[in-house]
Amino acid sequence: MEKISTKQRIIEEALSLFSQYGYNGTSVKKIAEAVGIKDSSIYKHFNSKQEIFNQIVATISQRIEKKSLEVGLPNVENLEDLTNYYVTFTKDKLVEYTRKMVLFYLTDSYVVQFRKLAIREQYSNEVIYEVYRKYYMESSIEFLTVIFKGMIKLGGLKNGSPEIMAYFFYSPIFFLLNKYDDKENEVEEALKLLDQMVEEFYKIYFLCA
Amino acid sequence: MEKISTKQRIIEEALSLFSQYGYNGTSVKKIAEAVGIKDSSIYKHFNSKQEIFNQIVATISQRIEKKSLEVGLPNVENLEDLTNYYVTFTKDKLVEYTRKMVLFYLTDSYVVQFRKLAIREQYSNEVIYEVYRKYYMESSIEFLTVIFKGMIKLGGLKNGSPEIMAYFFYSPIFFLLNKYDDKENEVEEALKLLDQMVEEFYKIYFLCA
DNA sequence: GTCTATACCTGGATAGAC
DNA sequence: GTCTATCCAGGTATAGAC
Repeated sequence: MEKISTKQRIIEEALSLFSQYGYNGTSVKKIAEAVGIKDSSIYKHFNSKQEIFNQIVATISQRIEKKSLEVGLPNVENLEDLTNYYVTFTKDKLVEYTRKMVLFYLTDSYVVQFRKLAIREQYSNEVIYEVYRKYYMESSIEFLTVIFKGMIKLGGLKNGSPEIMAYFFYSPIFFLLNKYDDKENEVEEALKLLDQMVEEFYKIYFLCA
Repeated sequence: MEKISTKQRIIEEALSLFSQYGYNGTSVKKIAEAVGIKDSSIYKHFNSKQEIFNQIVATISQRIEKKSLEVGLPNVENLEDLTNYYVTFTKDKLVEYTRKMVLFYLTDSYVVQFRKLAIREQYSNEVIYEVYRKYYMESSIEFLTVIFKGMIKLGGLKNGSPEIMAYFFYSPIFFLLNKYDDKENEVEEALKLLDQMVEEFYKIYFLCA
């Protein structure tokens, strides 16, 4: 149906504009213009500008998680069931996992835009503050901590604090995400640096070759 | 003189509001209200709202660098003259340097507010985009790379890429800065984590005890 | 479900009295 | 250098024709 399509297009254009100019820097007129309709028509699909924003925030989590699964990343919700993950977490797996994750976060336009929007509005919107921190800080650290804990138990990793290891592994990724999020033509450079850092992490913490 | 004081107060209140609600989310009326004058009076001190913003950006760099020197951090401008730094960079020095730096970045209200403003507006303002990247990404990596390069030469550090080491050292700091920037009562927790990570870095890369 | 027209408000900025 | 008054542009949102 065309109805759903228009509503969807409004969300997409709004996300694009919000991420670039912020919520307050984007007028309903501009969103309508980008969609190709008049601003008053927007209100047949949404009751207010705020509702567009809320819809974006509410649905994007699902999109990220769905896409994450497609790409092959684990579901962050049930961290208990990760046995088959850390059993097979060799160096190659680690490199592959990191590359997939960073490529996804750095090149999927939806995710990139949402991240910018989240970074922008985190201090003036509680919901987006929580979502941003969950997806880009807490969940990755939690996931890696579980992985590393399991690998230590199985003897694949050196002894030590799995949490600290998680910080050492994820922080450079987070840093590169922030550094290269607006430099699409330098993604290759970011990935190269990343490979070096994963290699270094491997040399430091992995026990077998 | 009272004149300077009012202008200064406008800048302070504007920075506070900008960092919380963003440039577009802050009206001249609200700034004036916070200062305790009428909005029209603002224009006796500044020609436009944009000029207030520009003044903040233009002067804050000096403030950060001045404060940095007070705290004992090195001047980032002349990285060549760092001999006396890396000669004396023992473990304690490293811990002390890190703590000072993070405490400064995490508790100095000016710096905290400016960082939030910079994060917020980086995608819609070129100048602040450059400033933010310089102060929170590039300069730290450059500084640490020089330090570590010198320490390797002097035999205090393991052989390896000083740049990768710099990333491993600074990325967790950057991560914690982002994670705890809105949680003033959890700064202690952040510092504890930090000490652990510096300790870990020391164990990995330092050669002597 | 899109349009035109319009109501209403807020925001940035100026003029001029004190 | 602060105030009141005012202007104008642009923003959100609604009403009603098609």
